[in-house]
Amino acid sequence: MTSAEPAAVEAREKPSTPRERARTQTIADIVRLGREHLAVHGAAALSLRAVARDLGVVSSAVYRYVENRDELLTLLLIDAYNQLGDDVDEAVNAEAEDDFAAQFRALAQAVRMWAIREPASYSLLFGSPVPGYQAPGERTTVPGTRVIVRLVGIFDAAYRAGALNAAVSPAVVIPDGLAADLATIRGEMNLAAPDATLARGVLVWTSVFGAISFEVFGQYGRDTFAARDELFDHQLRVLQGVVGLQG
Amino acid sequence: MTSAEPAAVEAREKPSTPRERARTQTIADIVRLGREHLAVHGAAALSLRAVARDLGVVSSAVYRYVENRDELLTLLLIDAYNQLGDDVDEAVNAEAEDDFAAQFRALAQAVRMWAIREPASYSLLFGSPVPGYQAPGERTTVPGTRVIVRLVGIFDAAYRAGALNAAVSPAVVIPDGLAADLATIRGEMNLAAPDATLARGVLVWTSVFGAISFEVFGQYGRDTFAARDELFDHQLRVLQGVVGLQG
DNA sequence: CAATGTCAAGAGCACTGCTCTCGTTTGTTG
DNA sequence: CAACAAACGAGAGCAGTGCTCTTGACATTG
Repeated sequence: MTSAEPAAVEAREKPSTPRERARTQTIADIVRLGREHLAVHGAAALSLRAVARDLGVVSSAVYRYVENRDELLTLLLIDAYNQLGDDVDEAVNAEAEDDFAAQFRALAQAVRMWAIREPASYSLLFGSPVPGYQAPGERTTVPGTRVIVRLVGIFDAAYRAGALNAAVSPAVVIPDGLAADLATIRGEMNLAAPDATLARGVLVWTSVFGAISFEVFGQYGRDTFAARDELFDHQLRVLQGVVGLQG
Repeated sequence: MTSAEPAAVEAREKPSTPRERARTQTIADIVRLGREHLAVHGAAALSLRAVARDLGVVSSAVYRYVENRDELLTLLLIDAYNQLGDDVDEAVNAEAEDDFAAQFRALAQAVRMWAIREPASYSLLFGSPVPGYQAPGERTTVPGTRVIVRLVGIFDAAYRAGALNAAVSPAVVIPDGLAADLATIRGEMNLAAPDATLARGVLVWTSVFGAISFEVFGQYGRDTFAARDELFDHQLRVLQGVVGLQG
């Protein structure tokens, strides 16, 4: 947040006037209250007026600090992305540096734990888009890609370390168009892994979020699966086999 | 509402009075307009008043036909589930009866095509839950499980026909709790496939929807993947390998 | 001390879901 | 056929929403 980036909570190095400090504090309060409302009522029901009430202020006063409802949504979006990213980083860093399978599982488990803890935030980030709201890419892309960047990093490091089983079950041809996309990604992210690994990495990525979304969004029946921890762990173990991660 | 059951579009065998026919037609119109509004503005922005305007009627009149907004949402939910189910059935039935891999891919492609064509409906069914709205299970469960029932049917038929490669890559242990859940499912759905197959089937199920959701919800960057058809087809081919479907 | 800028408050507009009442239309029945 | 009850559309109204604009109070700064 302190960096030069046009961050949500703005520049912290300039608490020059007490007025500015008060303003920064008020914005932080609004985000905090917004997060609480989000958790209780969901994104679509996020109400500026309600936040204002909780803040003990009339509704119009909030507009001094937050341009409009979408702006608050953006602040909450960035906030949530960073919470998730922090959780993931912490979980992955706790694993042995050369145990890539464990790192993968730690990442996925961290995402799932966070999603279960903060279902409304998870919905905001990975659920159906809020109608009429378009996230400003220039502010959300960086925090929004932390998890996938980290995941790809694990896979690529595993590949470089020779920890990936190249002969993953049935070889599937990669068509030209997809290969071109993967080549672009490889260039942009400075990766070493071959097409087959990258493609399967994408599948694993979407599959992890698919499994979590099913759970958080209640797509499994109410009582179809009692042993959800075991189910998810099992899915991770199968998925790590899909990319050829052993362990 | 005249019939005993609170059915969505009520009994069609009783167009006794012209009044009832008019009523049925009006409800159908409301659902049709609702679907259009859904497609354009999204579920959370679905407005009974707007539907009333399009119907050329004052807002309160709509309440003669639809109990409230949630009721309309339920009607749209069931409608969408059945549209999707019909599409899927048609696509799967077009494949050779013994080509289970093709049936699986046809099912998944049908879901994806429908999702891309009707992103708002897809969001309603598989996206973040609409805040404050709880689908009435007794009315939505049957249409809502058509796709998964069909998918499981394909996998189980393949197993019974000996078309499943039992030695799927690395064997993963199934813990007791998960095995119990799977046993229940096997009993309820009268399946033959063993735990490993069922568990992997669940993973494939969530993975397919995960991939589609990523695409529909815009989780891939704007231009990360140009060859999305190829990407999805590739994912399906890898996934069919995960359950041991050859072809 | 005075000018400047920031702030909260309140009124107001257009929209939402939903309820209630009031006449009118419509179909059924005595 | 006439009377009656059910169904219906219209309209007013309540409480809520996002958002804008004006007004007056206050603090900071030159």
